[in-house]
Amino acid sequence: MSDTAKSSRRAQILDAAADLFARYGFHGVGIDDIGAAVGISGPALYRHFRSKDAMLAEMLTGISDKLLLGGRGRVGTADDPRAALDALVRWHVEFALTNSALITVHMRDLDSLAAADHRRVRESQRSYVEVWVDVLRKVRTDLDEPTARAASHAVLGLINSTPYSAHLGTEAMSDLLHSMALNALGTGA
Amino acid sequence: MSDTAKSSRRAQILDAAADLFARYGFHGVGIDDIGAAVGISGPALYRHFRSKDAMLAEMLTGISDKLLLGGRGRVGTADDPRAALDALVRWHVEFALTNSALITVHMRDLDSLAAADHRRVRESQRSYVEVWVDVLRKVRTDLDEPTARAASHAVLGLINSTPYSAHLGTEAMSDLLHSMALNALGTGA
DNA sequence: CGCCGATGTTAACGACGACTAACCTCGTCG
DNA sequence: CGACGAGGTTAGTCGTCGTTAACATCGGCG
Repeated sequence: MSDTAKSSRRAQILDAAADLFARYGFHGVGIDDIGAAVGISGPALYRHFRSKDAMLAEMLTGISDKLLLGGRGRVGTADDPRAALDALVRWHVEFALTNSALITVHMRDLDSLAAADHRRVRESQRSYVEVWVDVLRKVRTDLDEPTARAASHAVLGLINSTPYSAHLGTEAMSDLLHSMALNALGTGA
Repeated sequence: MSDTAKSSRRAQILDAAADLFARYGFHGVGIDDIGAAVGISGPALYRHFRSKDAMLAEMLTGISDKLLLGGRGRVGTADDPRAALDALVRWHVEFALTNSALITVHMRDLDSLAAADHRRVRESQRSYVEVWVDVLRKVRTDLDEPTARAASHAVLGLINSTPYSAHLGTEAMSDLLHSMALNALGTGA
């Protein structure tokens, strides 16, 4: 809680901003809207962030780093490639269901980032896909690298569709996406 | 060519705008940029469109209507449900590969539309998904409707991932997406 | 030949939105 | 107890951008 106690405001603001960005798009949300969402008004945000772009940058670098880290973690603690792939799918499904707003923002407004941050996020993202490609090719040794990469992208697209479809209940949705993803990858039951 | 001859400018502008919107987002593209992309400059566009929003509206209503129409057509001329689902997948894959810029814009900037157009596009889109749901439930009679809808969204997300992944060559990509989609739906080979 | 409508051009306008300035208010700490 | 810094407030400022105005060009048709 020490972190939360100290920087609760920042986190609270980022959460609210993420929701707004997801709903209306980065450019569709004003600084005043974000302020209003946390009960302060407009320019007060500049006590916490250097700029509106800085909010987006922190939001997206945060999410992509977390995704990469989690993915590597799941793969690292798996016994064999098949289990690793299963864990990876599970991880991403859980992540997408938990952070659908951030997923949306990530897909939609990444290009609004300044060059430097843009590169950082893309790099993180690229590495994450690489994790998928490596694991996938250990399970599906028949796939060449470009095909494995395209297949990985496709499965991530499948799982990331969550925000558009929503509601079956988290449990059912999670199971559905999990099995669809594995079937798509040709490693189903 | 008669259509092209008459309204070539409009079409040309919409094409260029679609590319720009896909790359930088609707709000990230200026009227001057669009003009420059077709060799005229800025306000000349108003000789062809009432407003910038009108371009987006025409672009998105066009694409969603075309998608719905094509989908219904493919389903209508299929012999049995299984063939219909196969045709639907083939249709959407072909469409996504051919119009990746429009797909991107559609997913990203739909919310920038004015209420009326927004509703029109959403309605078209909803009907299209309904086509998928109906066909899918005829093949997979074990699925209830909400599950079939979620599964349809997921597969559309899989196929629409094209713009992010790109290049295997159209042929290979098309085959890959086709088989992944069918496997995800549990109707694979 | 001369008009006119289609299509462009550049210059201005107006709104909106990110950001800054100047000022307030406390809780804390020397 | 007085000062100061963290965090807010409201009132500008300034740039950007969609849109409009006023003016050119020119191909076709009476």
